[in-house]
Order: sequence, then structure tokens, then C-alpha cells
Amino acid sequence: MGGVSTSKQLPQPDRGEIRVDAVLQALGEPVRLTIVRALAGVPEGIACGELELPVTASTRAHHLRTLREAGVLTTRTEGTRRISKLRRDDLDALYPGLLDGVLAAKH
Amino acid sequence: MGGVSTSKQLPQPDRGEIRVDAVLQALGEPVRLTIVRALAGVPEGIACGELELPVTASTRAHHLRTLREAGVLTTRTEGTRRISKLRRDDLDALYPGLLDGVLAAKH
DNA sequence: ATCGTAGTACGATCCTCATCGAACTACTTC
DNA sequence: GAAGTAGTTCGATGAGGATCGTACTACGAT
Repeated sequence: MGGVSTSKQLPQPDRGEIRVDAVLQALGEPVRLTIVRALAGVPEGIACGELELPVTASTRAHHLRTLREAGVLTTRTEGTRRISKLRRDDLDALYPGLLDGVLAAKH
Repeated sequence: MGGVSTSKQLPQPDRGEIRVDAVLQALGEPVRLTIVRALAGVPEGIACGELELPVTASTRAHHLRTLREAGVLTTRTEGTRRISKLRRDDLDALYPGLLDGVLAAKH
């Protein structure tokens, strides 16, 4: 087939639409916090399948959707893969220090 | 009676026992976030009754307990009143920037 | 002791949400 | 097209928790 590399951005809130309630609620769930910690170490993003989590694929998809709709991460479709990465710039601009503070936590 | 002013500290986790999951989950609830915002402006603490919230007294007590057990605030009994204040020092030490980031949020 | 005030504890109800399995979509390869 | 792979969506289930009213405790004042 043609060398057209499809790449679509999944729906997500603009920076101005992000609500701190939603962000905190999204981060306040162990599995999702694990995802955020994993993404924090890989600026270029991670495919869903690479994430090692103690839940099934459908639950993982659910958590990624929750994080995306809260404005915590962004997801881009590349072929059959979906690459997610943290919206560091937006979060740091809206809530300076929040993400770093969370990631500084030992346990 | 004698001029003995009773003053008791309600049970709360030590700094080392505070878990980031619990803190984020506690903050990720609109009413509780309102409480935290109110406390942030009054370093000396606020009595439960002073808080103006769209919930009944029992629900307010429930949220204050949740915040206390998560390590977000501390409560001291003074006579018949219970004064709550943010555990700023502990939170800033554990998660530097987190609280400030949350409080920086516009809405 | 009695009453009033401040706040908590308990039990019930209702709603949100984390989880799973199964069915489905989208892309790639053969 | 058929098969395979990556990931989502849907429906059901079960657990957690936000809320309320009522009963209760603790302290202060009369």
C-alpha cells in the first residue's frame, strides 16, 4: 500500500478546559498513578501494550481514557499502535509543581 | 472549675505513613478540595462550623475525617470546638510543589 | 442537674467507578 | 479476502464512598 502513515490525535480537553478536580481524581487511583509514573520516564511516549499492569487490556484502556479525558495525557494513533505521553507542559503551566510533587513521592 | 484548657490531637498518620495515593484521592473530591482551599488561607486553622459548605454537618465531618486520615490536615480539640489546619510542612516535605500547584488552579 | 451547642458515629440509601469477558473496530500482512 | 494483532467499547457485576437523618458524646453555661 501507499506509504501514508496515518496519525490521529484522540479527543482531549484543551488546556483551558482542564479542571483540577478531574486531574486529582484521575491521579488518585493506584493503577493510573502507576501509568503516570511510567510515562514520566519516557518523554516520547509509550504504547498501551508496553505498560505492565496487573489488570486486563480493557481495564487498561479504561484508565487511559480517564487520564486522557482529564487532560493528564495525550494519545496519538500510529498505525495500529496508540502512543500515550504526559501533557507535562499543560499541567506544569496550570498547576506548577503539582506533577513534580507527585512524582517525588517515594511510595 | 479549674482553668484547665483541654486540647487533644485527633489521630492522624505520621509524616512517614502518608501515602500519595490517599492524598490525591482525598483532594480529588470537590467538597474536600473546597475545604483545603479554605484552610489554605487561614494558617491558624478553622473550626468545622465556620466552613460554609453545601452539605450537612455529618457529611462535613466525614470529609474532614477523610482528609485527616489521609494526612492532609490536622485537627485539635479546643473545648467544644475542633480546629483543623493544613499539614503544609509535611505535605511540602513529602511532595514539594504539589499543594502550591493545586492551590494555583483558577477553578 | 439541666439545657444548649459543637461535632461525631451509625445505619441506610444511592451513585459512581474499577474490573472483567466478549464482541467489535482499525490496521497490517499474507 | 482471510487471518492476525492492537486496542476499544459494551454490558454486567461488585466494591467503595458521598450523602442524609438520627442518635450519641463532649464541653460549657445556668
